[in-house]
Amino acid sequence: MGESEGSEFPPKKQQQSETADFPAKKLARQLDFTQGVLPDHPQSQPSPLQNLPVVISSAAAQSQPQPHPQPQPQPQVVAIPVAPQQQTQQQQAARAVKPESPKSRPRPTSELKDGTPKKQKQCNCKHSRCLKLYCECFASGTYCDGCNCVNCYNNVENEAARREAVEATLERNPNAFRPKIASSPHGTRDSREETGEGLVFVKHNKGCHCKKSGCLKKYCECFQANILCSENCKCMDCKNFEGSEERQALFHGDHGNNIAYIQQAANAAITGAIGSSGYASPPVSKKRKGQDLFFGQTVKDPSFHRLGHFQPAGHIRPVAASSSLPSNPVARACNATTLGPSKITYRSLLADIIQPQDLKELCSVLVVLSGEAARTLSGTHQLLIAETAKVELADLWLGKLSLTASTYSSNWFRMFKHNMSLYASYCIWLACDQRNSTEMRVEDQRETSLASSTQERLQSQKESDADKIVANDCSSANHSDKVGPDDSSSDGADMPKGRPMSPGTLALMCDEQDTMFMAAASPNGLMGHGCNTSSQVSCGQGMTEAHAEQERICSSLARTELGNQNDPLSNGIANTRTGTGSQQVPFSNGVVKVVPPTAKPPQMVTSIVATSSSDI
DNA sequence: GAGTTTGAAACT
DNA sequence: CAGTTTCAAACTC
Repeated sequence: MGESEGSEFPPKKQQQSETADFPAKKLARQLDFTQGVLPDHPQSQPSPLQNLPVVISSAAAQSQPQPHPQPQPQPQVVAIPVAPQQQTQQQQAARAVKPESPKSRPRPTSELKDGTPKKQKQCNCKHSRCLKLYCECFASGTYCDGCNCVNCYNNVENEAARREAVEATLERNPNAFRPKIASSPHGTRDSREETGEGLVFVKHNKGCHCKKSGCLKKYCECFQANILCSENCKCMDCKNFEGSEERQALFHGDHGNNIAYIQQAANAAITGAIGSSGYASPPVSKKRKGQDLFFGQTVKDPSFHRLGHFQPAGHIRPVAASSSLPSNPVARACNATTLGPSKITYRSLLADIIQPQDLKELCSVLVVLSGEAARTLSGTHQLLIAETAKVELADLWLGKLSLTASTYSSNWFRMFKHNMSLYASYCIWLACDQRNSTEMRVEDQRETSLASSTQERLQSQKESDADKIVANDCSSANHSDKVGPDDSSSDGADMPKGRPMSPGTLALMCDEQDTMFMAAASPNGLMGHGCNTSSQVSCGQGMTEAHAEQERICSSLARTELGNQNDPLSNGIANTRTGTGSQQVPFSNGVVKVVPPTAKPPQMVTSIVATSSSDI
């Protein structure tokens, strides 16, 4: 490696100056280059250099104590390989015996035919002295070894220069030496059920910016890393997404043993499902796998591929879409969240995530809730149960999916709850419709009786007329509760008394109440709404035992919420559930997850149509 | 192997 | 932050 041994260090170009005036102070806390070793073992993080493999000279290794001494087969060199392509012992040995002329041996193949990394790449740098990230060796944190580079300074002999270069690089980008491919936030999810493999979901941290390669060539860092493009990418005409025909063609359809492919597929399924807004064209096929979906639109749709040019079919392209938006599918999905809705239909992103066993669980919840509703005596109660169901089901699924409401756009979460309410409404309607009307009347009478006794109790307590008390309490509750006046009309006044409403009616009511619901949900799904509803019932149907309880809750709620009147959100789920501004979402496994309060959702977009029950 | 294309990195 | 330049890998012939 004659040129690298440095007789002449052509101070050409800017490299000299850029490292010379570098203020190294900032990095001093990140790494002690004066020690010649990394400050910590690669497994202990969190220095930006934690992933920077550093090979130190034997002198440095011997003269400096190592915080984590390790048995080294080659005492001359201490290598801390952390690069994704772990160095083999042979490579380390080869490095140890360095400095060997890179041209003295054939350049090894860097990859196998299938793209699997085989050996450390060997650069061919000519102008960067291998001290820039252009150099793959340098970027991977390793010394050049057997490379074909010219004027290489990425070696032991030029450690000082290399060190400066590292510092300069870190100054520009503290994460420069960290792996570009990292586990996604969803990587903790157990995907075995989805793919049959224990998988890790990975994506490119920065994302690619490909314009011409379609992200299907190794120019693309995502493709090169054998991962799908993600929402981090700003690529154009991306074809590196799950379901891409072009991409699948590269795999020739045989993915039986291709774990990477499965990982990509799973990654896409999760990323696409969770990262997208859910606004999409009508579902084309019910029996598609999740991997075949991108925002509800089948990737078989030729127009979808042409979305790379961001000219989707009119029915899917949001009207506010900007040509400056990234055109990769995932990024589009994320952007769709912020785009104004148009004449589009909604297809739940959970449609392909929720599994049959999940549906069973969902149904069991609905059975319980509908049974509860059927036992109640008034349509108002059924509405309350519907609201309960909305809360419980939404929480159930959010918890089940390890998601939080804040994960989504408010529209997404809104639609999610909307669909939950549709399910609940339908179940309740079914359950209640089976009730014998006579039975209902009998129970109504009993309930009236109970209400009377409650009234008497209240009367004795307050020494006042029961009706007045109820009216006053509920009136004050209504005022203290931030529920709007429209609630009263939607909650009970328009409702046929003693007769359950149809799913459609309930659905409409759920729509109308959605905003209110978000702002005034109850700890158990009843309270917030119950307060308001109580007034309706008490005025129109007389008090019931439940109403009395609701009234009690109402009063306390009114008191507690007086201090929160300026914050509608704190009147909502979060506040009423925990009183701390967070929402405790019970997981199906019993774990309670604290969820930050959600932003108040915008008004429901009526043009968004909740699809059939199969979409949940 | 030379030339071209491509996109990340570096620079302005 | 956007546009431009530099650079080296990937690709084509």
